[in-house]
Amino acid sequence: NGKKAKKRKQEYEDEEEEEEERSTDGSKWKFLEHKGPVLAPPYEPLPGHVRFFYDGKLLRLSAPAEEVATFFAKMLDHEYTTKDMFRKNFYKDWRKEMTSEEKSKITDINKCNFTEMSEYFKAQSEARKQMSKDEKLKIKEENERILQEYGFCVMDNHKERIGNFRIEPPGLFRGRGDHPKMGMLKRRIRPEDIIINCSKDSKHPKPPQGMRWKEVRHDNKVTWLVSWTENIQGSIKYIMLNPSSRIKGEKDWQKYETARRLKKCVDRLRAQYREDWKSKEMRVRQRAVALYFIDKLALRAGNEKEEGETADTVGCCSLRVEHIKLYPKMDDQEYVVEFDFLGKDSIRYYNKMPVEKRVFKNLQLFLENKQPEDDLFDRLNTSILNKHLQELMDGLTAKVFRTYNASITLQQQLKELTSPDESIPAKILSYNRANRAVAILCNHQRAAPKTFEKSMQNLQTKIDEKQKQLSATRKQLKGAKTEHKASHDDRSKKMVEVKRKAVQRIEEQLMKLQMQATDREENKQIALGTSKLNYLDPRISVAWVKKWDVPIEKIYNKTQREKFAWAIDMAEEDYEF
DNA sequence: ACATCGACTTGAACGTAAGGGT
DNA sequence: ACCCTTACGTTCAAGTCGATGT
Repeated sequence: NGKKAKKRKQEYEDEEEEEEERSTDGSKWKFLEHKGPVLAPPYEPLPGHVRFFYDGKLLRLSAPAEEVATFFAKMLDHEYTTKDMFRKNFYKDWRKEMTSEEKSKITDINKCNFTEMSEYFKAQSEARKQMSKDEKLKIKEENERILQEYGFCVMDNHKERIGNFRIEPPGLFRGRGDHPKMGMLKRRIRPEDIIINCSKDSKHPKPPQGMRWKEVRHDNKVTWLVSWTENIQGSIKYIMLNPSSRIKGEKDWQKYETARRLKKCVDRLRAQYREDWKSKEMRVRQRAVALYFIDKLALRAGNEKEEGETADTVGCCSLRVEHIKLYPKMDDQEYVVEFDFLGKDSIRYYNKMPVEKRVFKNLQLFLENKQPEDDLFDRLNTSILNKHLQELMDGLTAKVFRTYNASITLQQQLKELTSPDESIPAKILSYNRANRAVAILCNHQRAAPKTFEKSMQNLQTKIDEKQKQLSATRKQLKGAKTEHKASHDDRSKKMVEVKRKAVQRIEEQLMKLQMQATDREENKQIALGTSKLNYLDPRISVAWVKKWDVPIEKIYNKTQREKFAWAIDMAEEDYEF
């Protein structure tokens, strides 16, 4: 098995060398053929019995105004629709779709009654749930057909799965956090908005009857198949390949190789930034303190953002004075920095960390004569930082530290937490705990599931029942033993064996349940998925699984195994990140 | 130098199919 | 067989970072 793995690894590397050879000019492929995107289904006007009321009076809306109204109606149960900003933005964009008559009649969103629409959509989704097996199967088959037709492309010599082959349907923009554009209308994308990318010598995707694409181009320096410009931020959206594809897999592998190169020189870099804390240049000190945060706390780089265009969130370089507090003494610790800010997706980052005296003194210096809304690192931005990092190591950027620290933490934690003779469920708990340490480091949070308390209770009930069952079975075992002592016959001996086995089985089941409960409780507000998918070198997990004979399915589901096929192929049990 | 753009990765939330328990 | 979770796949927003333009 080891030999086979070695051979596969060799083959993989050989293949990679070929790839390297033919991609020195920056081209990503030679041949690309696909069927184009699946467009959003056209709007279907509401049936006549579904009414809209304005100020208590029935009002028939034109199709365009009705369509936008349905977007709002569909979200009526969501907290979004109660927010002023959301309502204001929606109303403004909705008016643009109204006829002049509608515009003059509808002057106050608070007088709009969308409830019949909302009820109608609820009934629709209820009806969908109540469909017969046959009908459901039909839909499933239709989806499968679309997947087969549009879900794959040919890139060079491989048939590859496409990640997102559907154009995003129109609707109301839902920003995260306190987004100034929430509620705005995301307009419908038409073929004439869409750019197709494929190779010249491929069969080009056809636009729908009588329509044209915006452009068909043949750019093999990029990996996307389809693109369009979205109207909220004016940014470009893409259709790209699935993570299981060669092109994504290789990029992923490269990412971890860069992080491993950082491992080799991280001691040097750390010594360097510690030295820079003493620099006489303010910009160097700021750079060095920021880098320390990025390394130690796994903060994101923190690009600046256009004010008023997005929610107010920050990363390391964009931290403001108001986001940190300094405590010369806190409880029994000295030089404590308290972080409290909204990061990516408006997820709160809150942490108290004791830092070295020199860092603390520097922070005090950076804060001097500043207002709360001023930048903490006023002489630094991500561009400056990354240029510096590039000089320290080829390919080094701020985000590599996150990858490196995440992966090295997993490896260390696995080493520390796995006990050789624990059961498979216990090993899986250990794995999840190692994964959890990383998720905590990277601040990957989730809203506690709505049904968390109940599901916890359910599990506890099961445990209690199992416990009862166990003591009952133990009693039976005892009884069987006494009986066997008395009678000494084969039948009673068999009975003892049966009961012994039963006790053992129940003990295992109980332990498994307890592991599950612990795991779930500890995971209440932690999301493991993001780190598993984006930060942890999969070869570490593959090696661990091989070392301890844990079935890989316990760690990676089907999709994840497809994404990490390269690692499953390559890594042996002695792999070191 | 600085702003903007383009391509790509990362991220939480959502909807639903699947799978376990009764 | 049915119901009820829950895990999974999907969605699309929000980051990072290099390139390009001014």
